Amino acid sequence: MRDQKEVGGNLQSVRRALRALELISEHGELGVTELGRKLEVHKATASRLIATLAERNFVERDPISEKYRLGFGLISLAGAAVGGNDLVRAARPILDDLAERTRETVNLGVLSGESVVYVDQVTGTRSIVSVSWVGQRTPLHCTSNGKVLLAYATDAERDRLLRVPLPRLTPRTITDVKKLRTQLSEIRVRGFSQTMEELEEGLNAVAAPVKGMGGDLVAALSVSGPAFRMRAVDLPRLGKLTADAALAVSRRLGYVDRGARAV
Amino acid sequence: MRDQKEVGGNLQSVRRALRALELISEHGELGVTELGRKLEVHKATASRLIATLAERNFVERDPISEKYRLGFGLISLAGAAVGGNDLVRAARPILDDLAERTRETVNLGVLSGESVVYVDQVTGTRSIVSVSWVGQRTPLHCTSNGKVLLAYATDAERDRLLRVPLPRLTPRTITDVKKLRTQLSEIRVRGFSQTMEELEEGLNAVAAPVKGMGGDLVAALSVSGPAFRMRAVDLPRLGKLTADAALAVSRRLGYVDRGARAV
DNA sequence: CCGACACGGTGCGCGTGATGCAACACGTCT
DNA sequence: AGACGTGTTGCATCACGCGCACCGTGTCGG
Repeated sequence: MRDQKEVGGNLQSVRRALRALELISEHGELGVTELGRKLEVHKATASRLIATLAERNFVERDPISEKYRLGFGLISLAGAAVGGNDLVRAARPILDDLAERTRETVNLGVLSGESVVYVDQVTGTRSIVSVSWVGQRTPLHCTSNGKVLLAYATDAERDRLLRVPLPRLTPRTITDVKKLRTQLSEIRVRGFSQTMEELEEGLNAVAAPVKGMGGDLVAALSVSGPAFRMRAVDLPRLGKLTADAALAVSRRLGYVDRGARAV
Repeated sequence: MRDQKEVGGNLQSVRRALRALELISEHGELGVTELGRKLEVHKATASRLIATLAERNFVERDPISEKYRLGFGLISLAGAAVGGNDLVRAARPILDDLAERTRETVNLGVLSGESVVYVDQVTGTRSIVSVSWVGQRTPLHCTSNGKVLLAYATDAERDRLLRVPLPRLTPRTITDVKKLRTQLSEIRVRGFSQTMEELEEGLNAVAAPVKGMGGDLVAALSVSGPAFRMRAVDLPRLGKLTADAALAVSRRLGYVDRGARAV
């Protein structure tokens, strides 16, 4: 039945539980019946599942809407996930520095499934913004981080990721795979990517790859800001800064830049 | 068999999966065999479980140690959990303000299981500190947040939480339940808690309760800093500020301070 | 006031799917 | 080589999670 090889554990109920968490995450909050429908199981099953999740505080019940949302148990885990993560620890000081220099928002993203997940963020403006992108998912083809992750992925991985259609989010979103592939080659030459109002109108960004010990792609580091502050003429300079910062992070992770590796 | 009533869902495998995530969180990283032992299941079961978790990127394999650690899928969820959380949203501006006034670190913690989990943090010093406490767990009896959570918990809850022995972390940690209970009464009168080098030497803190619509305890808000800056004579002033801030958060959550409720 | 409809939660048999066992493959010491 | 450590995979058994039905609750609208 499974067309995709896609090996892995086969614990149905566990898989369902994880699926449920993701669904709740997507929708903000869900009721038992609604969850049951989305999981394609009987509501009784959904009820018991959610009760189990609630038991460990992975989800909690909103007292007013009576629906379930993600709970603190999850936050506790994720804190450990982020905190115990070499990448975030290594990158933080450099992110701070880059944000300081550019006065724009700096994001660190990794590839997860078929999208970018931001694992850390530092804002350039001193006023701490309430809303963080950390944990957010964005598409690959229209974000600077995503393009970097695509550009430096293995060929097989890139082919897999580009098999799906590229949704249009703004008039300037690149939806043609061929055009995107051309741009990815350019990115590999230049060393950084850029997006200009492809994800969101008025939002530009540049990004560069973070590599691990073996030269493998680990994450992407981006600087993003409003189009009027990050004009086309500014991007090369910002791109250079970002690439330098990304290289600094890579070095911290044990990456050694072997000689002058052209292209 | 279950002595504790302890109702809730009864999906063993799901429960095991959540347990596994918590264990991995606690230990940083775990191998299959080790996890199997801790879960009291056959290592084959643990292997399949972990494979399922890995499939959704809830855990990932550390390429060097070959062990499993928490993955990005979890970060993605937790980001949503924090972001979609009324408490954090409501509290953030007030946390910022409190940090600004006190120039110290402000933490927001909730009760999770038998410990405090920090769900948000704002640092007083403008330089962003690398290490965040968000997601960390600390014991109840030796942290200011923990004492508040204990003090304002229901009697039954408090009794349950104080049944376990109180580990000593510093020479000044309170390990005597009776003494702690006395202090909890004082906290209820005073409106804020304080710890002086009970969790960590050189670290003092004060905390106050955040209440919800029905006057129920929701979280604890704390200010912490080095003992030389937060001396015993400073604590009443800081405690008052913290209590005011906590009340402001409570009001945002719909709490109404019914008249002068002495004690 | 009482039906109708939604929701969430819970006993209960049935059948599937998760479990433990064993065997395997791989790496690392002595 | 051998012994031990790891993680992964077929396989047969049986416990456990599943759907069904039922119940309690809240909220419509007549």
